[in-house]
Amino acid sequence: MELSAALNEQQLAAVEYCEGPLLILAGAGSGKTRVLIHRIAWLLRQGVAPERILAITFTNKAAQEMRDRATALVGVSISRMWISTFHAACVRILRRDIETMGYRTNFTIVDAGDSERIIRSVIKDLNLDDKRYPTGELSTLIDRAKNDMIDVSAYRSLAKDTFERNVALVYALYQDQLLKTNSLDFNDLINLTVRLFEEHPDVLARYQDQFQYLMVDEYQDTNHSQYRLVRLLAAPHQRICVVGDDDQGIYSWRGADISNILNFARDYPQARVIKLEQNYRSTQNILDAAWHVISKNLSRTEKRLWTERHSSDLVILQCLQNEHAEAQAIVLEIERIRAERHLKYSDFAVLYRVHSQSRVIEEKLIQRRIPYTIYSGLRFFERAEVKDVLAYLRVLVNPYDDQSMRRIINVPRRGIGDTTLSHVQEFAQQMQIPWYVALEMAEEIPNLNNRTVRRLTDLWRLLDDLRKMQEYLSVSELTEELLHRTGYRDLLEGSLKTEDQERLANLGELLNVTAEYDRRREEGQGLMEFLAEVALLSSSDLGDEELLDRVMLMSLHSAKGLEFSVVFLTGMEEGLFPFKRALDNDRELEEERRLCYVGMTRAKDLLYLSYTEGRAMYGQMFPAIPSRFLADIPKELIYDRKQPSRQKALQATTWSSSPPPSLFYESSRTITADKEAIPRMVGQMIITINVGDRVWHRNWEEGTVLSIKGSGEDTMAEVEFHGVGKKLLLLKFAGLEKVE
DNA sequence: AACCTTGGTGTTTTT
DNA sequence: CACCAAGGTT
Repeated sequence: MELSAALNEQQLAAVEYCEGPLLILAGAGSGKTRVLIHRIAWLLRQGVAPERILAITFTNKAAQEMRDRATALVGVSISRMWISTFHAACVRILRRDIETMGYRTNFTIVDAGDSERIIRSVIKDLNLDDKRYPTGELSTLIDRAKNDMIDVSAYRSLAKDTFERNVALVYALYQDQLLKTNSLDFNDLINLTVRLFEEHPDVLARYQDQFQYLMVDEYQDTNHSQYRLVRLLAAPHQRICVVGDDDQGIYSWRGADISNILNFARDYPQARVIKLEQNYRSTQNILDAAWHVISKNLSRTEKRLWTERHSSDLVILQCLQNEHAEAQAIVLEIERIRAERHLKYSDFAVLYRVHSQSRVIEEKLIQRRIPYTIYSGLRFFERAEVKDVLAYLRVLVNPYDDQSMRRIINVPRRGIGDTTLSHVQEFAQQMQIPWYVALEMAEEIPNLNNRTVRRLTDLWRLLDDLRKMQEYLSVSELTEELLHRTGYRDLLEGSLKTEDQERLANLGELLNVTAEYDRRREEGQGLMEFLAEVALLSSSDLGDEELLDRVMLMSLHSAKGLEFSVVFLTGMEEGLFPFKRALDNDRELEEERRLCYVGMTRAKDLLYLSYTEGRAMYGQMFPAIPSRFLADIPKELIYDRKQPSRQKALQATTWSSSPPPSLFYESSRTITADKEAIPRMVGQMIITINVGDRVWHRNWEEGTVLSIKGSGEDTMAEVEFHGVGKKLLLLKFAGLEKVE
C-alpha cells in the first residue's frame, strides 16, 4: 500500500491539481508512475467514477503496471476505468463505431511485417522498379505520412516529382487494399479514431462527456495523430494531465514529436507546469554527469535532477583496444563488482547503440558462464509458424482478410501453386469478392482442373467448419482443432528437423497464450478480441524473463523506463554513438544525446562508459574516436581508468574541448586492404607514418607526407594532397590511412 | 519445392 | 562479416 505521505511536495501538487490542464515534467527516476496512480486514487476519493477516467500509456506493460499498482492502492475495483495504450483504446472505440467509416467491426489489425508485404505486392503490381522503390523506404514514407495524418489525396497534391507521385500511388493502393480486406494498420487505429471524432461530433461528444479526466503518460513520445486525439477529447473541459520528459524523447524516427510536450503550455494556455526534479534512483554523481551531457541540447526545458543519495563513486571511463577487450573488461568487472557488492546478475545491464554489438559481449559472457538475456527484436509473434496459425484465425474472424488467406492457402502444402493463385486472384478481383468467397465458388473459377477445384473447396469447407466452431469452442480448443484438421501439427511432429521441433515448441507456447486468454477473458469476449490483443502485444509483454537472475543485454532504446544497479554503456565512439547518420544533423544529434542521457540515468549506483581504439564493423577494423558525449562530462565526475596500451597517441586524448571531428563511418570509401593487413590496421593507420609515405584522407583523398612535427598525442603531419595543396594535420584527428 | 548462388546491405522498434 | 531477398537450378 502506497501512502500519500510518501510523496514529495511537487509530486503531491501534481496529484492534487485536477481541474485544469497540467504538464508534469517528470525527470528520469522522479516517481512519475507513483504520481499517476496516486492521482487516480485522489480522483476516486473525490468521488469521480472510475469510468470517467482515461489513462493512456504507450506500452501494455506500462498499462498493466499502472492498473496493478492503482488497484493495490485504492483497494476497490477499477475495472471500469480505461487504462490502456493508445492503440487498445482506439480499438475499443472503433469496434463500436467504425462502420460509419466504411470498415466492418471485425477488422483485422496488421503489423509492420504485414504492411510491408502489402506494399511489396503493390510495388510489384504497379511494375515499379524495386531498386528505385525499395519496400522498406516506401513503408517508412507511408508510415511517416500517416503519423502526420497526411492522407492519400494530401500526399498526392504535395508530391513534387515522379518519385513522390509514385509513392502517392503506392500509398493509395496500400490503403485500398487495407480497406478492401477490412484491415487496419497501427496508424489507422489512431487516425481513423481521429477522423471518426472529427467527422462525427455526436460520437466525439459521447467520449468527451465520458472521459472527464484524461492522463497521458510518456507525452514526449506522442505523434501528431495521437496529439490530435488527445486534444479532441480534452477540448471541452481541459482536464488533461500529461506526463513526460522532453529529455527522454528518443523515438522521433517513429513519428514521435517532441514539440508536443514542448508546446503544451501554448496549446493549453491555462496549463500549470510542475517539474519533478528529485530523483529516487541514481547517485548525485551519475545525475550530474548525465546533466552535463543533456544540457548541451537547445530544444529542451531547463531542469536538473537532484537526489539525497550521495556516493563517492565516480562515473568510470574505460578505453579498450577493441570490442573484444571491451567485452572482456565488462565481464570481468561484472564478476568483480558482483562479489564485492553482493549483487545479483540481474543488477547488471550492458547497453549498446546497435544490436550487432551484443554478439561479442555474449561470447565473453558464455566463456565465463555468466547467465544473461538479450532483449531483442526477435519476436515470438513474428515467427512464421505463429503467424500462420494466427492467419488462419484471422480468416475465421474476418473473411475479407485476403492477406491472411493468401498466407495460409498452401500452408501446409496442399498443392496450390502460383498458377492457381493467380487464377484465384484474378477471379476474386473481377467478381469483387474476397478470396474466401472465391474458394467457395471454386468451380466457377476459369482454367482450373478438377483436382485443383477440389483442393480449394476442401480448404473452404475446412475453414467454414472452423468458423462455425467459433461459437462454442474456446480460443485454445479452436486452435487445437485447427492444428489438427489442417495437418499442421502432424507435419511438424513427423519431422526430424530440429527447427521443426522448435516450431512445434513455439506453437505450444502459442497455446499457452490462448489458454491464458481463455482463463481471464470476460463475457462476450472471443476470438476477435484475442486477435486484437495479440496484434497489439509485443514480445516483452510475454514471458517471465524479469524473474530470472541474469545480466541484461539490450539496446539503449529498450532500456528506457528500466533501472539497474550497475550499467555499462558501451561503444561510446563517434559514428557509433552518436550514430553516424546523426553526425551531420543537429536534430538527430540532439536525439542521440537524449539517448545517451536515457542510458546514463538507468544506473542506480555505478555507471561505466567504455570506448575502444578500434572496432571491427562489416568484417573490417576501423579506428575509433571517443564519443563527443564523453567530452561533456566534467573530469571531476570521472574516474578515468588508464589502460595499458602502447598506443598513447590514440587514447586519453580528446575530452578537453570541442567535440572531435568525425573520422570514420563517414567515409564513403572503405579501407581496401588484404586480409593479412586487417589486424594491424589500427596501429598502422595513425601511428606509423613516415616522411614520403603516401596517405589517404576522407576529404582530400590521396597525398604525400612532407614532414612530421611534434610528438606523442600532438604529432602532426604536413601532407601535400594531390590537386589540393599542403595541409597540416593532427594525427590523432586526421584518420589518415597509409596507401600501399 | 527445396536448394544453391549472387548481390546488396548494414540503427534504434513502445503499437 | 553475416544476413536477407531474389533469381536460377535441379
